[in-house]
Amino acid sequence: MSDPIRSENLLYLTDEQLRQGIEAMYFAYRGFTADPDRILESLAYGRAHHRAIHFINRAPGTTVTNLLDILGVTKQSLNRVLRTLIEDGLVESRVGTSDRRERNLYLTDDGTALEHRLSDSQRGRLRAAFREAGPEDVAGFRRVLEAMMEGEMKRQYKSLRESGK
Amino acid sequence: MSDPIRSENLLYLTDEQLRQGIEAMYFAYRGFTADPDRILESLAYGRAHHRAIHFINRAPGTTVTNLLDILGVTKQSLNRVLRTLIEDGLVESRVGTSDRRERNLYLTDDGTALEHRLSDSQRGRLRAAFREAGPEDVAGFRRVLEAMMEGEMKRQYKSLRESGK
DNA sequence: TTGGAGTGTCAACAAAGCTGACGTATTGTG
DNA sequence: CACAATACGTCAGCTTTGTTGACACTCCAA
Repeated sequence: MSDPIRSENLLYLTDEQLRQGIEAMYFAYRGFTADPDRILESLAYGRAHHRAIHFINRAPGTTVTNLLDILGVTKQSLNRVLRTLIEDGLVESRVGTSDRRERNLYLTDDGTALEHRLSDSQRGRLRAAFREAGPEDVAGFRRVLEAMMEGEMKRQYKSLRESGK
Repeated sequence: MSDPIRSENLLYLTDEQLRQGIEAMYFAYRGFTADPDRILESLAYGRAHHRAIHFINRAPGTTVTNLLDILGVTKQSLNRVLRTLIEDGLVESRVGTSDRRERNLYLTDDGTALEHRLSDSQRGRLRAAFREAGPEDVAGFRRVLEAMMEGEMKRQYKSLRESGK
């Protein structure tokens, strides 16, 4: 009270504000995944398939190990998902040219088509939210999310962002 | 180009910007859950237990049905989690006073203690992120997240926010 | 050339979601 | 009062997606 500037600056850091932030993340993440989930469900796929497809599309030719680093799961878990995608003809796995231990992963035409369906639905919701909020809010949204990531994840995120032209 | 105002306003809505928003949500949510997950793992609990504890603490005396609405899972799934929490003495289930078919749920002292451990760790990360970003960014973050929620979830969120004093 | 490190696969198991069916206690209504 | 509806719990069984353990293929360097 004796220092209005300081108290004003810290108002957004009260426990109540933080708890509202926690609940906002929880409910928003559910909205964020709802649309793709509906599409995936009709195809007998899950969120894990979506994530694999997203990042293979994002970095075509990526290796299994690289994908493991990004997704943060065990290779056995990823392998099961990858196997069904390969069997279904959505992903192609080519033996590495320089190091034949590696497998380079690519989306087939069918895989690319599904990726578009999924990301269109997710982008649609995000676009509506961004439009409703406006550019200033979107910039703040991005900065807070980036500050929330763990070190290694933040590195991955920035590296992907730069490769994205 | 012929309309600088319009193009400036829409720059943040390009597909590339939206894709970065999608990846930001993905990586940030992992950071968001990382700290509580570490605590829960050491106790043989999972995220489902955390969610139940959070919302029981948030609305003490809530009924099972109300919790089902908020969490959006089936009662069989919630029941499994609730049963272990009651057996372990973290949650108390009292027969309703006005309607004795209902069960009112409360955290015990042990349950409250765990809730504090969990939310302290999560608030710690959020506080750091909020402080790093600043009040303007936090406001934008909150507005974008709210715009991203589905209708029913947004209603739940707002109702909880108002009850939070 | 051979042994260790890196990469990927198979098998089996656990957590936590789901559906369907059913039992019990309680409430409210015709 | 009789009976349908509601709230809650539980059993059985299935799915997705995570885990660990064991193992095979490939590469590279001693």
